[in-house]
Amino acid sequence: MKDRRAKIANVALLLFIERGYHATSTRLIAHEAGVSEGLIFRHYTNKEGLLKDLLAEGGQQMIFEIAGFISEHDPKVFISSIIDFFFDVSEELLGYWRLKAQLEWIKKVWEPEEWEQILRNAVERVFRGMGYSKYELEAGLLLESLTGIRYGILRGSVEDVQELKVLVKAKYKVF
Amino acid sequence: MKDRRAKIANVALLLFIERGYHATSTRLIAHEAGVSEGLIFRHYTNKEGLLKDLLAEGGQQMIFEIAGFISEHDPKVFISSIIDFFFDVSEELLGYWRLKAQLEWIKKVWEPEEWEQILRNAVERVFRGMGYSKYELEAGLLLESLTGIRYGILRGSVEDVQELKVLVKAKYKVF
DNA sequence: AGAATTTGTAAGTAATTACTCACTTTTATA
DNA sequence: TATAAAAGTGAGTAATTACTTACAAATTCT
Repeated sequence: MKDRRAKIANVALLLFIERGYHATSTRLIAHEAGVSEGLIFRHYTNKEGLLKDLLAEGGQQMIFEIAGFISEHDPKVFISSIIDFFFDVSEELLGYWRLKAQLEWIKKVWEPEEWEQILRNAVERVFRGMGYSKYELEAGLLLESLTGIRYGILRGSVEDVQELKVLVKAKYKVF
Repeated sequence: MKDRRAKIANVALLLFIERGYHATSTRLIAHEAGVSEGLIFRHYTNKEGLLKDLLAEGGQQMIFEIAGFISEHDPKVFISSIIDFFFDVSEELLGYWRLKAQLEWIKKVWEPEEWEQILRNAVERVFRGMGYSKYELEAGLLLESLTGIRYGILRGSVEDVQELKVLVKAKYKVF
């Protein structure tokens, strides 16, 4: 591999997921990436900087994916899209989701991402537009449920992902 | 406090949640608990033993709570109970849930708990009894959704927990 | 009360940690 | 091609890590 910086990032992501961020030493990352430990600190200010970089990259990709349907005005299309968004976790974002899931629960490390609030606002807007009196509640239910399902997919506890997606879409009468 | 072992366990749980298991040193635990570091290793074989003990204690409590409705034969009562189980997170189990949520994503540390499989089997049985053709899928949907909602509650992103519970029960036509 | 066991401590230890620095090699630029 | 900048290295370092051990105090048992 030519781009050692990218190599470091890829390896670090895999190791963070497998062993946990704090349990992964820069020494191990360097060894697994086949570079010297010092090189990590050439490219990133420190270990936390490397972590933040990984999260930021995933977050950017996230915003890009959300942008594709956030302005959708047809409620049925919007809801169908957001269900797709949670179910069809792209291969390259799997790592990001797993890392995020792991860090979300450590208060000292995690700060909520902005795209999550953007998403929530959009869902509330759509449900309100559909005439739901308790649109905030309905939005919350959809988002927390979909989050749970995505966790299940990442964890491997959902056997047939596509079949479950069809079921969820049917419940919301969208396709 | 008299019981120093319990004091160590309580403090360790809080610190693991706040800072993450690997980022919490035994030195800090001892300091915060007001005991010597050596005492931790009198009561627990090692740091991992302390962690396992915390998880085991929570797991036992879990099984106890589940036992209260697992044999319920009335589907409506069963579903209502399991919804309560996920929504009404008891104060003393909050820590366990948060610790579990954090560790679940680190492959090297976590091994699935048996009570989760027991719960899944029970839900599938009930849905089958209700005549659902795709009872596995329905069971999966309910469990992943409820898990997501419980995560939301722990994370503080569910504003009105009781109101949401009412909504979910209404969707399943149970009360 | 006296012996035995448990509970507790303080001062270690070897290993590992994130990170630095003086230096060499590669790449880009003029 | 000569020069500057960037990429890469390897041997450090001080601090922190989980854990041990020799010993003292408290508790339980007979």
